[in-house]
Amino acid sequence: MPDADKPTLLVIDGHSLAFRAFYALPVDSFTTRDGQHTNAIHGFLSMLLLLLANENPTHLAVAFDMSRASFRTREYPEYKGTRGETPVEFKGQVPLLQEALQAMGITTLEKEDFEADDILATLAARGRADGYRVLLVSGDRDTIQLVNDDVTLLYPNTQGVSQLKRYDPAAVVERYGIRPEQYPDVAALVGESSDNLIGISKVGEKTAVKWLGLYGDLEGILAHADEIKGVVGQNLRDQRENAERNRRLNRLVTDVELDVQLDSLAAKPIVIDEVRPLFERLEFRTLLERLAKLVDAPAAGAAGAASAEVEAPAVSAPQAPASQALTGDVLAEWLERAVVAEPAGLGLSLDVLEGVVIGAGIATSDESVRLSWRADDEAVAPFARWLASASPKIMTDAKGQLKAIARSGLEVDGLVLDTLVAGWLLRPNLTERSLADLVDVHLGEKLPQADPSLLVPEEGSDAGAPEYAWYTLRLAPVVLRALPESTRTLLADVEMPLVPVLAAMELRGVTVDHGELGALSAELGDRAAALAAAAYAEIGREVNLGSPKQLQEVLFDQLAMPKTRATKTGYTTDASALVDLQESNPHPFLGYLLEHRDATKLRQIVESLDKAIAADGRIHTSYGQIGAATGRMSSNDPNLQNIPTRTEDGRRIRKAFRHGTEYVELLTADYSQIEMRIMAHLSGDPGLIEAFNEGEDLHRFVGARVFGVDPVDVTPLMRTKVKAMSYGLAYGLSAFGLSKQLRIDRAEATQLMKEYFERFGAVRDYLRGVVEQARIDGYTETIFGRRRPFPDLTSPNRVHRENAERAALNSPIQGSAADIMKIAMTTVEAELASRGMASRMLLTVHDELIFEVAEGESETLETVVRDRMASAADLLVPLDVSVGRGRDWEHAAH
DNA sequence: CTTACAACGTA
DNA sequence: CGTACGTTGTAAGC
Repeated sequence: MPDADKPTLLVIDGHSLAFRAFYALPVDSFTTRDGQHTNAIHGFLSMLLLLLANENPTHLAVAFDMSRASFRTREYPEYKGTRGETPVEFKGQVPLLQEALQAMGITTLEKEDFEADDILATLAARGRADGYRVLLVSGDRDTIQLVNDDVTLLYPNTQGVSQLKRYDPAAVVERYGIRPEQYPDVAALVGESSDNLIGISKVGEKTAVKWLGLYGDLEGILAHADEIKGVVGQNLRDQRENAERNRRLNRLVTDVELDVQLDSLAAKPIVIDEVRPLFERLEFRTLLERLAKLVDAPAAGAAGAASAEVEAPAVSAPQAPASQALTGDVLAEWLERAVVAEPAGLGLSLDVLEGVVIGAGIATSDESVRLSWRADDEAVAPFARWLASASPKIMTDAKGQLKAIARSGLEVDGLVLDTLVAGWLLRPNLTERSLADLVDVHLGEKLPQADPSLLVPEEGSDAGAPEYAWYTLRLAPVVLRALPESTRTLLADVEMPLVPVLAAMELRGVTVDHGELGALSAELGDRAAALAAAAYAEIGREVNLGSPKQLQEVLFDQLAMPKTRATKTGYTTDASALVDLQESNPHPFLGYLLEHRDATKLRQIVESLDKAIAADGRIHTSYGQIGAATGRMSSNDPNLQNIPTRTEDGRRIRKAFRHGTEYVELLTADYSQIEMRIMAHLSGDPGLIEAFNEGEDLHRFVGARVFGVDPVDVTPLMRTKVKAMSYGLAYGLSAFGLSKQLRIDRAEATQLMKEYFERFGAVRDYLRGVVEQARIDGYTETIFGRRRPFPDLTSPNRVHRENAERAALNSPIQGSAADIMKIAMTTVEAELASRGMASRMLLTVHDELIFEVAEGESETLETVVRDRMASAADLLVPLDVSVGRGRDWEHAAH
């Protein structure tokens, strides 16, 4: 029977999907007036409606776990043992969800002693036998084993539940490199942390798949365990019982006794009036409307508006339109028509070769155009005009293309959206860093790629600029719709205007003196050699001082020193441990080693900077706008955000950073104590706010409060302690950490924290509240609406959870500082341009900006920079900016 | 040749 | 047992 004629059985793992929805949707947007949480129910039903519309199932059931206990926990009590208590906010939603399903006439199933997945397995087997096409929806990877020609798995991606990835056998092979029935063998070898199943040490997905290729299945692998060499082979022999147990536990049961027949699962028409009372009680207005639409037009809705959210099957994924090569008047006419057809913007992608534009692709939703570019070519002049106009453009990873445009002598305006930046705002932790990733995650499609095994790519087999432009355009509404309102504002007002600013800064670069670096490098090299020789003399042999492994032999075997803190591969030899050792077991080798580390580290930085000096005598770093999950920018190739400043030798590196010949000096401007100010603002702590408004030395003021003395009587030691405490707060510092840093005992550190929080109680309340709120929402948010998800806050693993708690604590603070700096950069750049000033912004180092000052502009520049930076945000405390000027970066410091 | 890790520079 | 990054060299597996 052709597939299309088969009845379709849809079976959903209710718990798994509702749980995903629970964490995907903010609970505070889904709470009824009387306080009932509904996010899990809403998310689940929303997904269900999409499935009904898109898949047209003829038969339908939702399976639930009856309890956590099952035959698996009887065999292995630790099964799923790492899972924490189910949040009560979730638990309460399950009965309501079941009630809603019942009202919709959908069968719910559960079976004592089995998990929902076993019910899925059983129905899949029965459905297949009876000639059904089966669709399973589950967030449990174990269900991959059920996939076959008749059974397809829809798996929610990390995004939530509104987007489902479709696994048929081919998709499983593509994703995992194995056939579906092999998946449990892989999982058995690798282990599954969420089920608390430990696998074979050192065996990851790659190794497991390789073994399967060699020996067929787990049984074969274990039979040939003796042939596998190396540590992993030994681990396999030692731990084979883990794999065998895992395999027993992850085999889903396909013959659970269920007291339903498939016939009885036939989809019944939904009666709106049956559903209405409950939906109204749950305040599901839009869901009710959607449901009503679905009931009115059951089949026609299949390819309707909702299709963007649930993926269409791979075979019917839309294809990029064939591109047309246009020039001259025809191009002009096409552009005129296209900008009207796509008022939100056209997709645009540039072909860049050796830094300059050599072609372009422009797309509407159903057409695309390609151009080969020659800057002097009249034939593409209409494109250049459109590019320079404010007509809206949508790009992916625009920064590099903007640089190429500038280098090619072209102008660009109207960049309204960079889908890469938008995608990052949506999922700042994750690593979709290319158009292909975005297409995969947000459209559920594959960006066509040339087959890498072909030496000469097939004509048209991979995507060029017109295809990139077309995919970019299609991504735009998907990512924009997914962004919360506040984040959308952040994107439009902060991130997008920053893109061209960063491009300009990268193009400008900064002058660095090659001779100065060369001299410094030689000197550091000599010093390192001498220190190495002295170190070798102390231990009577030469070792590689850069090898932690060899150092461990020297320290703990040869010199018999006490073991330090453990690392994954032994015992640490880091600087703080060496200093501790020097105190307990003084030895000249330690001193030489530490100094050698300093010298080689510094030389390495000098060398890499020197190598990065371009033909124009300047270093052009790249900024990663989507670098950090907190919102900060990163710098790479080379990293100019970690140039030493704390030691004299380090500062010599900064002296090599100069102004260019057309300029008279460098100016640096930094926000003083911006993170503490943000903490004062967010916590509203009256003491801290007063401290900043007083305008006197912050740490002195705080020290006076904490130690109960007059500000003038705060000793340097007291100030140091309080300063460390204040800064540590924003990082989730513990009493243990504080005592270690200040080298004071635990009791004193605890006392210090206690005193601090007694005087600045609102700070403590705020920090505590951040984590609590994040646990509820699943994310933190900065002052300007930047969100960062924290799924691990509910992790049953204490280490993971506490790490997440500290990161969550820090995120709104570090992230708000990043927001403010980004706003400041955009406004400063705009102000300099509007005043027609020649001075220009070169670098940013998180809370510092560095400018090149043109003749006669020193005073004006300082005023503009101070003013724009200080007014970038309106907080409860002033933003203080300190400025310095000088011939080089070091002299310009203050 | 690629990948993981330890170590360390900055804010 | 303090957050966020990027870079480097070594070691180990390929």
